[in-house]
Amino acid sequence: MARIKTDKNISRKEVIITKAASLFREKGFKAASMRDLAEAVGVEAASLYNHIKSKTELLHELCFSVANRFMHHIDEVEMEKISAIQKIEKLMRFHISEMVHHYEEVYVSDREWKHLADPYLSNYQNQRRIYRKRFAAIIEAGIRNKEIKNIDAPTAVLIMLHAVSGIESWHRSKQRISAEELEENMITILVGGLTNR
Amino acid sequence: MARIKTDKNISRKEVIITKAASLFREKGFKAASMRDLAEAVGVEAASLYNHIKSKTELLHELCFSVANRFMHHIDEVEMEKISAIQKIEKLMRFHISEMVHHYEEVYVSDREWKHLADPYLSNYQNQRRIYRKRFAAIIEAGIRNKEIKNIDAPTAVLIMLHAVSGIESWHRSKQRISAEELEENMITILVGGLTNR
DNA sequence: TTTTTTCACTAACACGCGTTAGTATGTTAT
DNA sequence: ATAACATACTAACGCGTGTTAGTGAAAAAA
Repeated sequence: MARIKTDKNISRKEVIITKAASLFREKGFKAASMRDLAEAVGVEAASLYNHIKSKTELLHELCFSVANRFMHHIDEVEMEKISAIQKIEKLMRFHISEMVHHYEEVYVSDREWKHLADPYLSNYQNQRRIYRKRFAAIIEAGIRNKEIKNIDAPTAVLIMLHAVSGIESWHRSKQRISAEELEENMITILVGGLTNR
Repeated sequence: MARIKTDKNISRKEVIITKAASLFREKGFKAASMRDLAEAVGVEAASLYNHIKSKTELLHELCFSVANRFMHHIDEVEMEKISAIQKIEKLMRFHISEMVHHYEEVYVSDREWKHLADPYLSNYQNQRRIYRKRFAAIIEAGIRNKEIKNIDAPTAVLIMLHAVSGIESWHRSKQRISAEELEENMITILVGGLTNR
């Protein structure tokens, strides 16, 4: 009877969540079964329920841990005394870095949140809406003081956020360019597309 | 016994495919059941099989009809004698327009193709890969003759294509800005982000 | 060492899934 | 009117799903 192996400071629940992220990313939340997950963890399906309450709980944990990270980051960026363009660059670099280094979680929380159940669903959608509004507000401030082209700010936010999810394709065919080069290219194109010159 | 109602020149199969697109977009391919689809069409689930071979066939049809449209379009654009930037602008305007006017199909083919089964899966992935390479080749040509910033072309393609899928959010909260404004804003930011000035 | 707690096991459940068979009804062609 | 066809129905299938109950072994605490 082999237990789920854990290094210290990593609970068995966290091991399961990590494997779940990978599986949900690969197959999608609905298509990934608890028996698949059990196999990935090295245990029988029923055993998972000693550590988690339900399949959906796994999705909650993933979505909200990612959402919280982004929320805390924008809190910090908003308070800094730098130009709007610099704030946007910081936000974008954070998005890119998260997508590069926590690929599975970020991808899943971005694509699979639809399968959350209320009240988590509304909560998550709310957080997302608020985050985008705050992002748009920064862009609008930049437009007002002529740093940024006169564009529709919410549209710009859409572009920025969705462009980052293109990093998925980079992950699929890895090592063609480095993560650093990827980041610089994305910043050049995206921030360059906003800047007023 | 109420039949599936069709206007002339629209087969019952096409009606089913259209409803399927809408349903797959809303719930995802795996989460949308044939019984859901049957209800949307106004018929019992088993009756659908008088018109289609399987659930997956619906996904094939959706994915490949979209893929074919994009392939034909890039065929035309490649042959035109215009600048690289103009070609890219044409491609992007087509992507935006398709995403605006054939939202459900395009969205589904973009997000749910993973659930295709071989040989369709490999076929689809192949087409996608080829399309992106051709897109990247246009960008590279533009870089060589200094129209376009010196960036990594495949990365630029990722950004462009994924940015367009942000139109999903525009659909969700419609009428805030017009489709035309949306298109112009996207072109300004994205094509502007490539252009060498 | 003994007791308590943690955790993995087997077995099974109720349910929803995609799909098929067989049949009846409505529509179109002769 | 009658034959042929298209299309809807009901009933059911085998299968995979998420999850629960109950049991026993290993690990941790006493």
